Amino acid sequence: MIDIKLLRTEPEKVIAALARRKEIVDIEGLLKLDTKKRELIYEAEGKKAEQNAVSKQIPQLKKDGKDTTSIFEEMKKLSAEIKKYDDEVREIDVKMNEILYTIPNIPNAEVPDGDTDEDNIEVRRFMEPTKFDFEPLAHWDLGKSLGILDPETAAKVTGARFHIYSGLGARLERAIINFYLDTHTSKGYREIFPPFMVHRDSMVGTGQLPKFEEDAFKVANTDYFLVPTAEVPVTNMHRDEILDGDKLPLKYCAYTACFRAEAGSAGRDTRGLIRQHQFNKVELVKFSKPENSYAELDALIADAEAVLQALKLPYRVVKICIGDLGFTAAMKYDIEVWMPSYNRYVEISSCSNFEDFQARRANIKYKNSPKEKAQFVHTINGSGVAIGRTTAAILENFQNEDGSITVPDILLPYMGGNDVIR
RNA sequence: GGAGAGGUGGUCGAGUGGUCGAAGGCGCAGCAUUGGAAAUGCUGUGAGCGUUUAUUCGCUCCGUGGGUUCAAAUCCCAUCCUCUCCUCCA
Repeated sequence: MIDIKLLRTEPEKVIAALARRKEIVDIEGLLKLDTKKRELIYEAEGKKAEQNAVSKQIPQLKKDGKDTTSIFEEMKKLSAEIKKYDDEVREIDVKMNEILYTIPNIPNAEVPDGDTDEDNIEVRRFMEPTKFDFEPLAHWDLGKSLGILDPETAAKVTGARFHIYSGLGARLERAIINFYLDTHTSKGYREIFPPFMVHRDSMVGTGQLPKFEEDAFKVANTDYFLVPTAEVPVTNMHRDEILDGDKLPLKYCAYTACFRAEAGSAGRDTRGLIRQHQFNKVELVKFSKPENSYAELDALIADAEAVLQALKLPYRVVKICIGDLGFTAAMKYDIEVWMPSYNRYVEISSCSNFEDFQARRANIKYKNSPKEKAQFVHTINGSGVAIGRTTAAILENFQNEDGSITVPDILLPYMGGNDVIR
């Protein structure tokens, strides 16, 4: 949610920022509604003040045995007028929110220009793309021949874009989850195991709704949605709260399965683990003071990178350009892992600073001392990192000529003595 | 799923139609007291919006949403959540 005050005072700034996103919003119409609303509130408040003043005198008048009939008659009229004003204000509020909730975040000025993901800027690399002295296989072929990935049976049980992991495949997925959680908790992230369903307010709070309802799975006969990311339940833990400034930054990590309808992605990445309706992810979430949020973003990216470094997976970090920047982000970096089957880097983590965009929607504030005025926190989050894509990357980057997979050293304690999957 | 009780400020808790944003306790902050501290005393202590900037005045908020009334924390309806008992169950 953008700041309506910023819209009032510097509309041209907002328009220019949104223009970078190629978003055209009827700011003028919005401001007209805002002006009208404020006029109505001003009128209503005057009448309410009158109503309150008269009401205050009534007990005394009654005590004195005065006749209040004529006063009540007038007050009845006043009451009806107030109601009319309140109704109008409510109507305008609904209209304004319809617009406000669909306006994307103001991008940070540092976000580079560009139209698509091809215009993202590479910031750094870890290792070089894996070289093979044989023809490497894709993870879906490896998974099939090893008997550890089984999309066909998943399709039989559920449908397309689901996977069954079997045997050491399931074990590997679980090992990665545990390794990630252990690593992040050792760095001060508090581990959270949240619900995998959330209600509508939470989805609105973090920005998935109302604009992207077709991307979410709604649970029939309820108002619940399957979580598209742990960001939603974890960020909303503090909805409508004023946090203690001394306790910031709050750092959380959480494993959840993630559910995405993948609307508009039909036919893309149909093979393997890359684009599924359900996938596992460990998410990192921070609540920070505004002045520290970009340092916290950098630190969060470093924490996400650390697990890939420990696994010895080649990756690069890219700074996301304006055309590829998500709806809610002010600034975003992706971590992309080397995927031999794609012969390119593939996103495995997305790390964003939302500044106060989510905090405004979810009403999350902080103050340093009791006397201070509460102000919005900044929220930062990123995958730390996606599990399914990690599994895919391990299968592909650590494959041997005979089709076996060498398990990365760091995962051995989690693999029950299996150092090779064959 | 059935029966009942309840949701009030950071917290506990009073308040069943009017002068209630709301007693009191705890907590917290400031001041006094002290060599320092404890204890004690005094004062203060929610959020948002508008206005003013003299820390002014006004409005809204007692789970949420509607209603009744001149007037609602208080009455009515719906809804969510919590607790107790029963039923069912991993």
